[in-house]
Amino acid sequence: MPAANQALASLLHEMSQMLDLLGEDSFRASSHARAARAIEDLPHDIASMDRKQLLEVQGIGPKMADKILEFAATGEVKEHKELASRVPPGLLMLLQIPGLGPKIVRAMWTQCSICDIPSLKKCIDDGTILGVPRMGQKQVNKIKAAIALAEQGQQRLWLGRAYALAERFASRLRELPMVERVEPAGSLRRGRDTVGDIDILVAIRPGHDHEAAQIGEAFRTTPGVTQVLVAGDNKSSVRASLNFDVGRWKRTVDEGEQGPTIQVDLRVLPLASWGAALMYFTGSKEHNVRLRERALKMGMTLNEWGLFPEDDEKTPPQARGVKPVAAATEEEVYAALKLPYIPPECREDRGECDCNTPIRLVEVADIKAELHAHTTASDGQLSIEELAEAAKARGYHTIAVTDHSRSSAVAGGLTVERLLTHINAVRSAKVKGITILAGSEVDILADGTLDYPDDILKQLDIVVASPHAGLTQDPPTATARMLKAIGNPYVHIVGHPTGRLINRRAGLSPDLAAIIKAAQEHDVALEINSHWMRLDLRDSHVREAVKAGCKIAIDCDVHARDEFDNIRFGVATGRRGWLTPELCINTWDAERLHGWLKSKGGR
DNA sequence: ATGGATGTCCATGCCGCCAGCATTGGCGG
Repeated sequence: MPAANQALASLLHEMSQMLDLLGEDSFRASSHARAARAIEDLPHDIASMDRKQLLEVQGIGPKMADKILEFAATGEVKEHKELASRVPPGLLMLLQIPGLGPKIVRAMWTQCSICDIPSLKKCIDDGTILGVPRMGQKQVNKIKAAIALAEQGQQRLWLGRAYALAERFASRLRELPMVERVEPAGSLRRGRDTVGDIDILVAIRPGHDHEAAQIGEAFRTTPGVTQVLVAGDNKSSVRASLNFDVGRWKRTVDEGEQGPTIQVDLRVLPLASWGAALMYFTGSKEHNVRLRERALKMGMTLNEWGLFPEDDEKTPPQARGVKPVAAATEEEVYAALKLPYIPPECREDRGECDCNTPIRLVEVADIKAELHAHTTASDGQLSIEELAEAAKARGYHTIAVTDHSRSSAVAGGLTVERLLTHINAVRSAKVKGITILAGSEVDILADGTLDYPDDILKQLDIVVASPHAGLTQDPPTATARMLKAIGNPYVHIVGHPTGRLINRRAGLSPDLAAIIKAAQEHDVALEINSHWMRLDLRDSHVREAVKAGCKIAIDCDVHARDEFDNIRFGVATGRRGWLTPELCINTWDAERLHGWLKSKGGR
């Protein structure tokens, strides 16, 4: 996303929150939030759009268009400043605390003069906070715990870390005899690049309802649990340590230090409502609302217990023994709503409910080639043969050896002489049943030129061009840099196009629409780097690229044997962008893939 | 503030759960 879009989106988001806090028209507030989301999804730099183009975007009307134009011209929005002068800045922080919404924060502000976390703590300590309506001791206890967490600097957890943690709980639960099904839900199941907490759903085997307590017990005693928050029969919540057994990313922790934790929730359900519950807990919220709205229009009502006929009674249908129209599987609930099955990765209310035909998305099993991998020649851990054997063991027909180029000195980048030697070594390496390609991951230098001259590049079977340094460039410079690289006739794939590291650095913010258009025109594939710290391209970029018909490569950027497993995260990101096998070059058969590679640069 | 149906007004995503000070408002999915 262009940097200006991100900045404007957060500014509009703040405006929305400030309008809520001031108690102004709530529809004005949600309009700002909607516009912020629309701008986050835009592939174009808002600075390059005129009023007419802006008005075509759903959720942007005349007033919002003026604000966007003002921001593009001056870098600020007057109305935002006016609102900010009326709302203490600390109040926005308070909204981050789970359980505190705009109404309660507003009440705390107007009645107790609470304007930030310190003054909130003071009012908790002296008890004056209990004077706020709907604020009792239980609420206060929750808020206290939430503040403690907020002060630890909680951030959303990387998908790869969350997956490993969820699997640790899930595999323990799957072993229990009274357990029928286990499935992590929430944003983890939707494959978002980061997750806020982990929800695990368990269906109890019919006739074993009385054994539910044992499931909760097993869950709460899973190694790595540091604290039990809720211990009911059908619902448990714990905090689990991230430092415990997370493979090679394990950090050293001082004795006694707890380190970062994440909340993990368990819900135990009857098998009969499994589908409806799985849908509810998978979300997204926006997708759920869309489905429930649709159910209403069809004379039904949808909740986490099932899809029921609407009967205008006040009490929930499941409490009255009403038989659901559908509930046991997600497939039957979607079918009853006259929708094709919607894959979890697409459940974001981004048009998936308007699509009448099932979308055949790329799957892990479709992937037949890894086109970005490193060996001991640069910073990888495997030899050429070991790498090829590992790829073959996964059923791949092709592995590309793409070690770093000379400018990536810290990563052991190859000089031209070493590269030529390496090409020979790759070409003489033979592993039966798999094609080993001689390639390079060539640095895209800050000015957009590549790290090897063209006469070297054309000797390679495959060229992955990636940005590694100069990742703080301004957007126009970054755009020009990437466009220049894409224009090089020897480039096949642009590797991790923005260079972001999730939770670490933002990376480049080029005009993605321009990059995608150029890639499509020059027949260059854009990479989804599957490492969970990168996931770059990100989901929204993939969606735009797919719309434009741009080719996509999903690669693991393999440095070690177990990194092939990261493919699931890259594929999930692709699926979030509605990527089909056809546009994903890693799914092509050997003949088609090799033919395409050879068609470039007059090879 | 937006967008849809009109020709300027009108509605604005659903549903369950929880705490509370009690029959509802706020929150979260």
